[in-house]
Amino acid sequence: MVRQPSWNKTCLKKGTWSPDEDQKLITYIMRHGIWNWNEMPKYAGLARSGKSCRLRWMNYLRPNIKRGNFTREEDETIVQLQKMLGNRWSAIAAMLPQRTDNDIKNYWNSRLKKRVVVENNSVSATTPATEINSGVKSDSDSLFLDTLLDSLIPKLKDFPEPATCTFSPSGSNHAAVVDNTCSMENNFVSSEKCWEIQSFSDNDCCQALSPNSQLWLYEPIYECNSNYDPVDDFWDSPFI
DNA sequence: AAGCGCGACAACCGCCACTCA
DNA sequence: GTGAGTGGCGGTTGTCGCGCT
Repeated sequence: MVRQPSWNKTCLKKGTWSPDEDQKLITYIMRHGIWNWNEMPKYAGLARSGKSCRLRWMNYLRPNIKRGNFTREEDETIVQLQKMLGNRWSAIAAMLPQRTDNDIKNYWNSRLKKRVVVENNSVSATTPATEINSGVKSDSDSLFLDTLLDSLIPKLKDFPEPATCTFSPSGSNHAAVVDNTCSMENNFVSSEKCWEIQSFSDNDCCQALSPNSQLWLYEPIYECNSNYDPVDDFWDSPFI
């Protein structure tokens, strides 16, 4: 059996995302979660490819993303990790909470790479070439990596007790925002105090991720009811 | 004011691995 | 086992703003 091809690719929009498109994507994901990137744009009212939507969400729209203004410490971390891992930007991004691989890659290509080249040139005047970028991790590199990894392993105390929903999502399994102190829009605009999308189980209870939870940064946890029909929900949506 | 070059950043493309029918 | 769909990754290109001439 062959799967049906998704969404007509001939009329897909390209180029810079407009604020309206951003809002549509945010609103849709806030309501329904991420269930299928290729199908999602159709129901979200976006003439974009799934890939484009995924990229936009992952790199710019999802909560808790820090952009620009790299600190000196982050600079050093990126340089060290690039030296050890090479251009494995996703791996490097995993070591830098709130930073995306695309952001790090751009930052490296536009700034850090030049700086490193200059520094290497100045070092190479006094250091044998074989000791530069030899690909062999030094003890200090290993220690650096160990320390970094240790700092990234979440400690139990860092997570508050899971929250429990006190309201009913009207019998639906839709993702929703639990933090009643801010609107959906605010939840994204002020990412610092953001509570994440919740997934509702059958008994209308839910588990919440901590606002500090790194889990959210990599893969939000959604439940998708197999009976859920996005088409029905699309037409019922008050946001569209 | 217009044209040009450059840097920074956003977005796309192609490939690969994995999953599913 | 096979082929199509999907998601993720890294390289590359496109776009925009700014400074210089």
